[in-house]
Amino acid sequence: MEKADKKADILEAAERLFTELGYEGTSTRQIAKESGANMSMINYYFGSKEGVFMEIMSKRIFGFNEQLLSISQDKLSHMEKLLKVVENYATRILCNPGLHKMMHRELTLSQRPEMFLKVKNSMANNLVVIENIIDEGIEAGDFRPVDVRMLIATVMGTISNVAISPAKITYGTTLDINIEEDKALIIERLIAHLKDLLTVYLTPNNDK
Amino acid sequence: MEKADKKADILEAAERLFTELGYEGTSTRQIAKESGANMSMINYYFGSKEGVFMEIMSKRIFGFNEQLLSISQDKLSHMEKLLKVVENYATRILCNPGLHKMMHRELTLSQRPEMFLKVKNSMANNLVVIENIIDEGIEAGDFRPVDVRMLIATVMGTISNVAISPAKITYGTTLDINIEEDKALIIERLIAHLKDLLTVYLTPNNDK
DNA sequence: TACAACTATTCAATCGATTGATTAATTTTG
DNA sequence: CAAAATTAATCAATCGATTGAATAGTTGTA
Repeated sequence: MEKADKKADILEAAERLFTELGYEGTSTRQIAKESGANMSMINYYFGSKEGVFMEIMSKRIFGFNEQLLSISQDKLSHMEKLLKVVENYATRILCNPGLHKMMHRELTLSQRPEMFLKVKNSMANNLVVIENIIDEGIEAGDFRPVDVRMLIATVMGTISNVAISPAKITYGTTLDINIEEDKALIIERLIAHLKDLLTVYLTPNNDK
Repeated sequence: MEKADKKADILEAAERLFTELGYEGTSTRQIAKESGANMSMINYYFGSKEGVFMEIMSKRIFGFNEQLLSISQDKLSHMEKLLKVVENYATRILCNPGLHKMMHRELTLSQRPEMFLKVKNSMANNLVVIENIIDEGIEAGDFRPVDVRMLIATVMGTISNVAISPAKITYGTTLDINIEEDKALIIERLIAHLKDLLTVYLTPNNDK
């Protein structure tokens, strides 16, 4: 027999609707209808529509930093650390591009300052960890001296770009991001590209 | 005496509000109030709220392709062409990051299919032009063979990333994207980074 | 065990406010 | 005067939220 968990049902439906229609574009009535719950359940469990949004974000954000920190403390070379971080980051985002779209979208709004700060801070933490890895690599002479923050923008921007508009990669081909096999291929290609890019770009030029 | 152009006032106010609050988050009453026009003027001139949105997009999109095509036909080396395109693209987007945010935001929604297609097609055209430049460079042996589409995602993603979250670059410094001088510095840094990245990444490795 | 007290969950109905849009009347302009 | 531009007033629809009541499940008590 099915475990009726309205709370989870609401979160699931809300995440899907927020992803498709945006926060403002989604009504609490839609969430209720799609989740099979009564409208009041939304306020009963989460206090408000914004409460639902916050809950979704909180659940997703949590865990991001730990994984990252763990890698940064591994016994690996600077390049290995960096590539591992990038691989994890890319995989995580590409596996749930809809959510990433939503976060991106709602975060470019000046609205919802509380959540805005929460996510911003979480992201800032991630940035610092990655920045440190590259800085250490440069100091150790393993990497060329580069504009570290711009390079991070490049890595994150590439991943984000592929997640948000995969058509840039697939158009004119038979690839379809909605097919699991193709999606895996694209993720693989993205990671391979970033590894190649970072390796070529950061490896010191010995013959000059 | 001032030329009273309500139509232009409405467009101006709407673009600012859409940028700050999103399409769904902006009401026609706000647009009217901010532009100093009566609510009915919106429907009188543009038919509907969506009409206003479309008008804004149309005006902005137009002109993008021409500039690009013009460069691609210049008498330049492949690398010079590519760098010029990137510089133009970065400057254009960074000079109006709010608009870019809005386009990004509303385009990741499954809503408004008509505008969606319009912008998508315009962007697809831009992609093809850039792809051709790189392809020709590779064929001519001026560039290393790389994953061209992923590289384009990297370039566009970097620019987009800096435009959308400049704090990634400025945090912990005295730089402020809202100050014109700093903004110019950041644009300069972005372009320099991309030029360095592309040069290092695409230049064939001669010693192997 | 049995019955009362209590808590958590669910519901239909409805709140006042706001939404995008339209109307009909008025003013401005040429 | 006639057309274009502008206005206030109003439309039905929908918004997020709340209400008070009903139901189900748990706990306390004797």
